[in-house]
Amino acid sequence: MTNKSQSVSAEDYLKAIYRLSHASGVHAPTKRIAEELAVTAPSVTGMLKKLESRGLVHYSPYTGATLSRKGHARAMKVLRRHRLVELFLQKCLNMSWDEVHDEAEVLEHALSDKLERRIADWLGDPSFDPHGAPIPDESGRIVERQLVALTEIEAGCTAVVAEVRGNDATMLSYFKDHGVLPNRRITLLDRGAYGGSLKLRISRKTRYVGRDAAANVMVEVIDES
Amino acid sequence: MTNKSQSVSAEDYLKAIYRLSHASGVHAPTKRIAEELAVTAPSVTGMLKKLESRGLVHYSPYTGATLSRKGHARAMKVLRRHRLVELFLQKCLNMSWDEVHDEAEVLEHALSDKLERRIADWLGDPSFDPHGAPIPDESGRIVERQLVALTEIEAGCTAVVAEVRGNDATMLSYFKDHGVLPNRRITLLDRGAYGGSLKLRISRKTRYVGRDAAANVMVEVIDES
DNA sequence: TTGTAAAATTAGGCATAACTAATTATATAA
DNA sequence: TTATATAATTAGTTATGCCTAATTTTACAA
Repeated sequence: MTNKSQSVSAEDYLKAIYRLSHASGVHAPTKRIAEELAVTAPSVTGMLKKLESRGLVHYSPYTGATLSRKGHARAMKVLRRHRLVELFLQKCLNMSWDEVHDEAEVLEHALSDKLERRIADWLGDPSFDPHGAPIPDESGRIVERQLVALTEIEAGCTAVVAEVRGNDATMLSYFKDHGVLPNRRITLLDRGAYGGSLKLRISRKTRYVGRDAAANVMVEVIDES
Repeated sequence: MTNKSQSVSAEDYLKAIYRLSHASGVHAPTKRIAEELAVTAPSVTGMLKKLESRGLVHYSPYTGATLSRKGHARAMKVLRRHRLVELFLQKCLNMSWDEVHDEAEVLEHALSDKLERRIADWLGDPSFDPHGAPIPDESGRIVERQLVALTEIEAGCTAVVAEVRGNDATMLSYFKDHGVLPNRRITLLDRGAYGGSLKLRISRKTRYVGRDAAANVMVEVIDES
């Protein structure tokens, strides 16, 4: 009985606040939360007050919200389920990496603790999902890495793709077709080709990737030459 | 876009009405639906009117409801998902037959068409779930069988367990321990042992099963001797 | 410093799906 | 046939979680 069950909505808010405040360390603003969840700003204000009263967030009017310890734990639990499900759907049921996100978005709210455990066992307690995102462990701890966006590295650098962010199936499908996948080695040949595309070398092939898309590709530089 | 998505509640009502009206062929009464779903009678009246207005049930005040063609199709879809999930959890993730029902009760509402298909493929398009209940096919057709409850057969009869009904985990666990499982052969030795128990022979062992529990065991008689 | 635009909030509603209390219908027994 | 118990309904309330419209706060630029 350790878990009071949260509503689907509340879990989605916690995830959104995590995404928005984690990297920056600052409060997630109402408007950004509204955009993430495709709801209006007043809906967010209302929910933040509710979450505050349940001890899940720290809320300052006109500033935004951050997760409380309890809210963070809850967000990690949902994130863990999401990413375990993504990997499971790919490994067990042969779904492709551009399909798994939407399924996981629903299933993350429907898993019991027991089922979560069985899936983690089946997968061998993995640390990363199909997009290279780290999977929180059972106590909510997550691997922190120093990653840079592909758009931020210098021409001539060679890097390894660590994580591909963003949930747009079309974009993910495009990346898959172009070999932009976690653990692939990439050399950035030219940062400004065609006024807005990056020219890359992946698996002995030359590829062009738009700047907007490339901003979602997080890499670890292995050779500055 | 063929499926307007139904609420979890609506799907649960359709399932309950199916359970209550299918065998008997008559209307499912308000009170029985309320019991099945653990809600009050006024809640049922209200929901039946809503389902009627969406064309999912035929509702006669003071009589009850039956499923419309559309409601029946929807109920079969949910039932198919429920039973596929039960079997999948057992076969793929090693959950025992007394654990799978509660999980499926939630997941049946969270599966996409695509995921349903993948699971069915993984399982090889099965016809029965772990409890021996038939799984509707994609067009909603279901295998109809002539089954009798274990409590209805004569002493001396030998029968094969076809289906174990009821969702109580304790009862299912009990049946598992006593070998009362689909496809097992049973001989009914005595209908009135201990004033209320059935004396059975299963796998060369003698077992006693209470009348209430035995009413959930549906069999096909293979030998009247 | 003040005006304006953006962001956030309050106020007031709506739909869903539950509830209780009160009333009405139906079926059964005297 | 009538009294009564059971079942079902209506009426009115509640909690979620969303919405729009109006107002207030904040931040930035002239």
